[in-house]
Amino acid sequence: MPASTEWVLHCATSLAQLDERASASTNQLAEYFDLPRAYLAKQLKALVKAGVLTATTGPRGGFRLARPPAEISLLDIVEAVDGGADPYECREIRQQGRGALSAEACRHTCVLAAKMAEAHEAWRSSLAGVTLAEILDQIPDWAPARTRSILGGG
Amino acid sequence: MPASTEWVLHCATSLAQLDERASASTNQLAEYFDLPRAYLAKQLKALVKAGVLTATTGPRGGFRLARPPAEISLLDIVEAVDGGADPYECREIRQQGRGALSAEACRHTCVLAAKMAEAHEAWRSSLAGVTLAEILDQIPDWAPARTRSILGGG
DNA sequence: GAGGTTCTACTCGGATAGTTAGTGTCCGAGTCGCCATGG
DNA sequence: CCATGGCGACTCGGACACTAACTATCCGAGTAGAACCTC
Repeated sequence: MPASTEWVLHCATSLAQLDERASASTNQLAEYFDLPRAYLAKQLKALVKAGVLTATTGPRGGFRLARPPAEISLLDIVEAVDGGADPYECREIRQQGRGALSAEACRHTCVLAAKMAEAHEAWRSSLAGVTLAEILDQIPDWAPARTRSILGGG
Repeated sequence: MPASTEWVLHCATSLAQLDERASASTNQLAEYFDLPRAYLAKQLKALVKAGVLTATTGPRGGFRLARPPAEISLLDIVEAVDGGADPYECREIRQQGRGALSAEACRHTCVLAAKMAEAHEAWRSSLAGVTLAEILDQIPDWAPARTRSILGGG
């Protein structure tokens, strides 16, 4: 799993701590976490494309959440940058080589692939059950004010 | 996730269909699924190191299950080749940059990392609940005999 | 024909190149805010 | 003092190099079995 996943999770959490109308730019977020500016922008763009963030251009512009924190799950964020595809890709090797099965025998999906898909679904379900609002509930009370102060203040 | 994960899952399933004392070599398995021989051997070696398979050398040698199929879960196989580490690695970016938190504030683990770890644990739990014996129950009745025939017969 | 020995062929194991995805970087197009200017 | 036009700086967005992991491959050490020779 890419390291950028952690970046966007923290960035989204930080954006969730801002005021309703406020936004943070790539530069602000990159300096806040000491991350490569341009590459971070690439990831944030993916979040915009996925509908998790909205981007405003020009001075005082930047990114903000597209929906209330209660309506954004960790799964939305992770899959926005990771693609949302099951990491286990069934390449149907059961149809290759000396032991190749007939097309008839492969009408139902591979049992192993099904079990792997179930596990992936369990993972997705776990992340889908956690929203940014719940994350905000679990951070210290003084954190939001501090985040706003440091992100906003040059 | 590496493509070799699918290889070892299918190989382990095939080995589970053999007789108690029988074994299959890298060559046999590679030809059975039309896979690169040497690279497959690398993965099988990892399974041996993890204690899932046992290897016997010399003619008529090869690999066999180290335990009964009922005692080998898909998780055992996957983690043997994948390393078993959580794909999400918390690099503690909250302690970097302008917004770096004090060491005091980071005494408890990052909430985001905890949630990601929970999801990973859900994934592991799902795979740990599926054994090779259950997989064998779900494949057609004629499959084991066919596998033995093709794997054994040159 | 039986036993011992040699020999071969087959097995796994570690060290070595090639390829793709992830990582990092740069520059360009567009837009909002600020400042100077004129009324 | 207020409205307006221009300017500048900051923003996001896409196109171009670099690194690490996965993929693929080769060759060597060791061993079980078979064949052969001897008795």
